[in-house]
Amino acid sequence: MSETRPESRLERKERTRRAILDAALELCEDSSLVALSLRQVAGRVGIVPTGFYRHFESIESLGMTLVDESFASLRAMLRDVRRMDRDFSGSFAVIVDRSVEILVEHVARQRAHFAFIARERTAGPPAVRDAIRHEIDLCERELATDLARIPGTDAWSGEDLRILSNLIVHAMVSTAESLIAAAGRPAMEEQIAATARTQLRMVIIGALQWRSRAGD
Amino acid sequence: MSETRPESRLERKERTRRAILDAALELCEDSSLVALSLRQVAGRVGIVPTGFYRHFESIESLGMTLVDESFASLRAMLRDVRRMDRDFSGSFAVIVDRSVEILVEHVARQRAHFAFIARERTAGPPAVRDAIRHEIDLCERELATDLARIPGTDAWSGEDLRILSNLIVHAMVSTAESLIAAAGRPAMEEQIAATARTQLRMVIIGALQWRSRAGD
DNA sequence: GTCGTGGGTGAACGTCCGTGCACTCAATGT
DNA sequence: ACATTGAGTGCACGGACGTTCACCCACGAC
Repeated sequence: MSETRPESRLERKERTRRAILDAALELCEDSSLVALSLRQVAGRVGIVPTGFYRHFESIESLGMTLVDESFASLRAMLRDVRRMDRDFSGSFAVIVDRSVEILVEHVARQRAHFAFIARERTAGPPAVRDAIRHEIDLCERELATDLARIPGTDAWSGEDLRILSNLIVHAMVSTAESLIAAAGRPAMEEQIAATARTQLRMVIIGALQWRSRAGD
Repeated sequence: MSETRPESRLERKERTRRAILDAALELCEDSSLVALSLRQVAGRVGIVPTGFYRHFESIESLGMTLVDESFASLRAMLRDVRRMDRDFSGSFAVIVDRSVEILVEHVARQRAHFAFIARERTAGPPAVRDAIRHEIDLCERELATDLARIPGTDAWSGEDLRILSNLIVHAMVSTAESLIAAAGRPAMEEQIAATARTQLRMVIIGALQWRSRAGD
């Protein structure tokens, strides 16, 4: 027989809280936070509607928590990319291939979180939208400092770096969206990954040529 | 005094229909179609809720109409770009500058339509999402055939063209989103436009170098 | 001049919504 | 052993929702 530990009060509360967050993430998958009701979430979790208030003061504040959690996933991914970056520090081609591979992996494993970001970025409550926009901004800045560190990029100005990071981040956001839409069909996923690899290479080659021929 | 024409029955109906479409476009601006209620729309227009059904059978079918209208705007823009393209057929730099200028203009003039596409693309009802995705797909294909026509691009394979078009279209979608977020502050708009110009140039330079150094 | 069509009305329905409030009762701190 | 706390309950409310139906009555065809 399974030896069931008594489970403390705090543990119990945390378990319900998690259940609420998971239920919300799942329920708004085919609409949006702004169309999600407290009663739906409570119903899915198996508590009475008013019980919701023991954990969050509104759907919107729940949304803010989901933003935090989703970007925690995303930052974990970026950490992986950066680590690989340091270890291999090989040619651009290798960096690109591994980076895209890591993106595909993480999107597959954290589909719900990435979908949440992609969706609420444009459709969430204003506070949620702003929070996501700000986080993506931070990602761009981090990428810019990473790019500045790799050799052979001395010619880029700070402004060039910002512009390049913006382009790359948005291309990766688009790639993530496509991967989510592909919904696990492996052939389509590989096609999207291949597209992303080529795009990244094109962009990097273009950026490297950029300074040496700024005019036409 | 203003000579008020009697206004025929059909005209009257069309006027109400327009009012409904405009009201819906405006009302869902800070949420999404999926959070828009028939009663809100009717209230804003100044008709009774049931009157809505004389014009649309549901909010979703209204949404499909808005998709059509929004892409009519967008196609008008693409026509402008293409026309300029033929007339000038100058250097890439000129084409890029004019293209971005046209984008900025159209987003400013049709803010609501572009915002609608950007938002409902990821957050709308499934049917609306699919319709938008399909239309953007068509835009990519059109851009690919346009790119194939300009001289100096013979080295690109069909696949390269598809990948490049995808990259450019998504970069322009991101630019449009930023322009919308800038909400009419001219300094910020100019900054975004400058970023978009540089990104387009980088991408094109990269793509032109692409075939001649396919490896690392 | 008569009459049918159809855009718009107004009341009513059942359902879901967020929220307030008084309650229970097991885990906890003393 | 006892008192406290707080996660979860149950009920009730007022309001917004989509949709139904029977009803107007001006326009336009005849």
